[in-house]
This record gives sequence, C-alpha cells and structure tokens, in this order.
Amino acid sequence: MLDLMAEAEPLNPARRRAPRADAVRNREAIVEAAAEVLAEQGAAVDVREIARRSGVGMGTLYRHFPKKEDLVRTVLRRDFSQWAESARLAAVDAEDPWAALADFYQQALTGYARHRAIVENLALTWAEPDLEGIQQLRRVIERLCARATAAGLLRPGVTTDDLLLLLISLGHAVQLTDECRPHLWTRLLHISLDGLRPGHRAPLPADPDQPR
Amino acid sequence: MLDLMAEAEPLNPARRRAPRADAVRNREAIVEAAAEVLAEQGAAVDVREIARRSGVGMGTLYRHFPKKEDLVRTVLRRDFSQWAESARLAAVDAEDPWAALADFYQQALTGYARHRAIVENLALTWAEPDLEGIQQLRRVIERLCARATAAGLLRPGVTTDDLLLLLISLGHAVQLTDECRPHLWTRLLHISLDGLRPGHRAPLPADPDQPR
DNA sequence: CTTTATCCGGAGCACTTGCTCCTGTTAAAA
DNA sequence: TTTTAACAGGAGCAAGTGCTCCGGATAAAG
Repeated sequence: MLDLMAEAEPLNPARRRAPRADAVRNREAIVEAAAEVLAEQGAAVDVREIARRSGVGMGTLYRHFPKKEDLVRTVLRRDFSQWAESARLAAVDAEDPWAALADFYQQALTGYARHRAIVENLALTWAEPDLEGIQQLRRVIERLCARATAAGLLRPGVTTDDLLLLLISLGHAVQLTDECRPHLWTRLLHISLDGLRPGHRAPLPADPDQPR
Repeated sequence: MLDLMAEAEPLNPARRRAPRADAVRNREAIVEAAAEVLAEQGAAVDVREIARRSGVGMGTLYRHFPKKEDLVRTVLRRDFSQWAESARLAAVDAEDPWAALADFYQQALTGYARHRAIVENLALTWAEPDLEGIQQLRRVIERLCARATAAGLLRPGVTTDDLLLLLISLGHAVQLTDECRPHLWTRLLHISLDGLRPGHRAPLPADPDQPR
C-alpha cells in the first residue's frame, strides 16, 4: 500500500486535501462550547448560543455538523462515554461486590448532576436502546449485578433492567435536588440500595419480559 | 343585601350579565379538550390543537383563558386534585399503616402513568413548592408517614420529603416504562418500599435542612 | 508570490407557536 | 320583535429557532 493515500480516507477515490488548521481549531471549539451549553441547559438550546460561545459563525457550525442532532450526538457520545467510564472505574476499585455497586451509583449520580443533556438522553434512550453508549453502561451494570448476585449480596431476582431503571429514576431525583438540597437524593439512594439487599420477606413480582 | 346582585360577582360594582349559554358550553369543551391533550402530550402542546379539538376558535379560547398558562393551571388544578384525592382514598381504606403507604404509592403511580402534564408539573413543583396542589399531596404523605412511623413500620428518620421525592422519582420511571413494560416500575416500587422498612444495618445520612 | 480550493460568518428564509384584532353572528334584555 | 352587548372564529402579527446562501477572507498547493 502506497503511503500517499495512507493518511487520508482510503475509501474515497478522490484525493482529499488535509483539513485546514483553522477548521480543526473551530471544530474543537464548537464541540467544547456545545458540551458546556448542553450540560447547562439541555438539548433544547438555541444553536446560535453555541455558535456565539465558540466564537464561530452559523455557516461554520453547520458545515462541521449539518444537523443540530449531529452535534448533539457527537457531544453526547463523548461525555456519555467519559461519564460511564468514570463510574465504572469507581466500581472496580472496591473489592467487595456490594461496595462496588454502591460506589458505582454514587459516582454515576454525582457526575449526572451537572449534565442535563445526559439525563435527558439517558431517559430517552430507554425507548431506543440500540443507541451506542447505553450498551456500554448496560455491560458495566450487568457485570456489577452478576458479581453481587454470585456473592449472595443482591436480592434474588434483581435484573440489569432493574438497576438501569433505578439509575435513570434516581438521576431525575438528582437533577431536582442537587442544586438546593443534595442530601435528599443521597438519602434516596441509601433507601433504594437497602431495598436491593437480600433478606426481604416477599420476592419481587416477576417480569414477564425477562426470561429466566 | 338585595338579591338583584346576589348571583353575580358581589365585588364588581358594575352589573354583569349572566354568561351566555354557548359561552358556558364552550368553556367546558375547552377544558375537557385541554385535559385530554395535556395528558397525552404534556404542556408543550400547540394551543391551536386544543382549539381544534374543542371545536372552538382561537379568539374564543383566549377570551376564556387569556394566557395559555391560565388554561394549563385550570386543567392541572382539576386533574391534580382528583388524582391526589383518589390516591388518598386508596390509602385510607387500609387499616395497616404500611399497607396504606404501599396502596397510596400504587394508586398514585398508576394514575400518574397516563398524565404527562401532571408528571412534568409535579417535578417542576419541587422548585416552587408554594403551588397549590403540592400542599394537598404533602399533607397526605405527611399523615401516612406519621402513621407508619408511630407504628414502628417505617425506617427511623424517613421524612415527608423523602417520600415525596421518591414519588416524583418513581413517577419518572413509570412514564418511561408503563407503555412497554409496566412490570418494571412495579418491581422498582417494591424494592424502594422494602428499603423504607425498618431493620437496616445503617441509619440514613442526616438531612441538614430537616431540623428534628 | 500567485492561485485557488476551502473556509468563514452573518443576514435571511421557512416554519412553529403564543397571542391579537376585527368582522359577522347570536343570545338575552327591553 | 327589536336592540345591543357579548361572543365566535380565523387571518394575521411578533418572536423564536433550525437551517441555508453567498460574498469576502485565507490557508495550502504550485
């Protein structure tokens, strides 16, 4: 393979010039500004606000991201991965499977608090589970669930879906309370986690969609 | 006091004619249609859609309700009260304080499921607790909380705020899952309720905003 | 340096949505 | 029945928002 087409897109028959330096700078500035704004105000923000804050015109923004949703997804992919990864790391530090689960929730919800767009998207994701990112998170939770169940530390019958829905649900509580009374959602987390421990008098009602 | 002004607004010095029959009919039709639409699509709905569905022109709608929010609040007051009351009734039927609490949540969340605007408003209400309706709900929960605590059936330290936030948080889960997998939120409710029972190894972290 | 393909940026378009205005209509008083 | 004040209803206005267009600027090739 000749090196003259090694650095560009190998699939494109037409030779593409390298992107201009200012274009690269601008693209980064746009993503950075969009990440800020999305975290603050959620996905309903005006595109002009993103352009303004990144010091770039509308034309520039729309050349890099032809649809607003392209930009939103780019930012979300980035932030979502980073968020899930840091929650995962918090979990693997703990040797006790139960502590791992608790640390995961604590870390995930803390990171949640300041990113409105992630909350919106995670909830939306429930209806569209094929979205990348949710799968990543699912795998983390699946593993935590399996570990805790194997150790007998998790209530029998608790599924990955239960834990995921709990995360989304608590995420909503976090968003409501974190600014004014952050202790409230912490208390709710404790209550929910205790409900996940084994030893309760009645088994959970079955989930017919979960063969097992 | 003479009876000639007894049926109108006594505070208004100008004599007001009785409202026309068609105006009364229209007002009711508007409220009815708005309730439907708000339940289906939430408060972000187009006013034209409400006008269309109630068979009334924009002018008529806006004479009865000068701002969209006036209409929304009217509907919300009606539906919210009715919803909270039916949840309260489900609770007083049970003699056991714990069953009362469980029945309350079950009933409230079931009614929740099909009313998007109530969910939105209840969450919004957290930031603006003076809103009427939330107080009504608070009192119901306060009473349930006191009863269960007095009977020793509720985990020590659980507050009305905890129970209210749990309701809002679960409400979000209900909205996400009720259409496709309604069993999921029921399971989450069971888990949370079990976390509210006494007998857990660690006390809840204190809420500094809750003097006690 | 010159050339030119690429890029920049904001004015402006198309559409939505909350709300108003105005003309013809109708219920209720005289 | 006649009169008249209230009402009905849709066209239209103003503001917001996603997106496009095109003249001017500029980085990279020759």
